[in-house]
Amino acid sequence: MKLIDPALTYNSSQKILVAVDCTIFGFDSKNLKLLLFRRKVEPLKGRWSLIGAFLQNDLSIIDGAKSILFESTGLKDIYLEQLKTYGAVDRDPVERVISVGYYSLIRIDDIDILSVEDYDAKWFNIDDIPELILDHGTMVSDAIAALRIRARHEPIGFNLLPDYFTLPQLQALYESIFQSKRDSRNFRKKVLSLNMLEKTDKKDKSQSKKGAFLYKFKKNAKLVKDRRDFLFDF
Amino acid sequence: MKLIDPALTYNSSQKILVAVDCTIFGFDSKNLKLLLFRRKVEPLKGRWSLIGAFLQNDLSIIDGAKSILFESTGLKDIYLEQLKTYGAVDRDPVERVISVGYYSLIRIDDIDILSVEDYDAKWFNIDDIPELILDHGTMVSDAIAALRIRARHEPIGFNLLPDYFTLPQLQALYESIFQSKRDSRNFRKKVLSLNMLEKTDKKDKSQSKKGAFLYKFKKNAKLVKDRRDFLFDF
DNA sequence: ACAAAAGTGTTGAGTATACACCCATGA
DNA sequence: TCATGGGTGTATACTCAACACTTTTGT
Repeated sequence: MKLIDPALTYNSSQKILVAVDCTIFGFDSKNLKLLLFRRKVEPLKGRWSLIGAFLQNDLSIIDGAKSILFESTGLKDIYLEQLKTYGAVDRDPVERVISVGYYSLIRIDDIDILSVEDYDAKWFNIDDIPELILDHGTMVSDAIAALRIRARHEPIGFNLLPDYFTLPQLQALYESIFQSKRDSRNFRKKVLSLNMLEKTDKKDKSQSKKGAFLYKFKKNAKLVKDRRDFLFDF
Repeated sequence: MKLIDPALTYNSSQKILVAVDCTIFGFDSKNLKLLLFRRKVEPLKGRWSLIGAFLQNDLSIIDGAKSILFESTGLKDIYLEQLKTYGAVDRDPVERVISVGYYSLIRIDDIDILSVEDYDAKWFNIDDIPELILDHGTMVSDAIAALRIRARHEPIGFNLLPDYFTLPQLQALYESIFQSKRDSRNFRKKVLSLNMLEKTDKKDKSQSKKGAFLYKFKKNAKLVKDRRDFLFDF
């Protein structure tokens, strides 16, 4: 059967259930984490899954994603990126559903604990994710891969940190995003050379007796984006 | 209204029309081009648009995209990437339609001209795109941006070239993808250092009297992907 | 012989990496 | 005073960017 066929127009085409599923990243000063939820409906009720919902006709997809995040965490205006749309015919055992995947970065301590507990949710380390329903495991792997790529090109890491943070915290964040160690001298040199951070005169003493200076992210930092220094950048 | 609500499950949720739209890139040895089609159905019949169709219930999204490409160009097994899903409530004037965008790279000379002419299609330079229906103009800008990013990380340019090509051709391709000139000495040095190309002893004399050596892409070329040399690569 | 495109090396600057010790503080 | 994490500098290797002339050959 031909798909491109003037006869197959609006009212002769099939409609499909559309879901929006959201991978929520957080950072607890040690590890990159994922917020997972126990599924509330049959089938597979009680199993771990991403948070999601069916998209209603009067909401744009992005607004659907924002609502889901707000309803599950109590947060607004958080970092949100569309990831990919998943459309295998049999990805849902009940009926055909396509799902638009998003990922978001939140500051763990901002989160509204009560609303999270309502939803029977839990933070998991990204290297210790339980089995997830449907293709949510794939979505999570894709989200982690997308986060890594984007974190190398844009300073999105700051969306995972509190307003004031220390350089050792920032380093731990990048180490846990990329799952590999950095040299602290080189790390500090590079980060500071980007002129995105503002040093304060306050210290955070929760991690050491000496204390580490707190920094904040300069919102209007202009980023040097015109470098062409990558692998296939002929 | 709450989206996340156990009462809002499969049979109580609204279904939505889902379209798949495809941005088709080609390269004619001089310029990066886009294949656009005259819309066959009302409303906006006859206006330029991407090629697309409504997704049927028994096809995965990617298979829908492949079918559309096959029906419009006669080509199978071509490079195809999911771009983004477009979901504004009023993006289609007739009724709610969400559209999954794809982009594909084809070898212009492979294309089945007859099937293209059936569809009333035309190649446009990417710096000279006409006004497109709906949000297809946005899709095209997004596709060009995505192509540029991906072309810097993976050797996808070869999907736009014939099996045998010259280095000046390859350089022209990258120049037209990025819309900026390269130094031929630096370009050749860098390309050849990647060990992805196999030189043949044949020459292409269509562009000059001297002729340029033909190369082919090594399919099993292992790419050095472990460099960490980018802007936010802390 | 000449026009037109193909092909070729070197140098300087900037950036990444490797590496080890002193500092400040609370217990 | 000592254990713990915070903070600092230098030398080497590498990669990018800038730059101009010679070669080939058909007409």
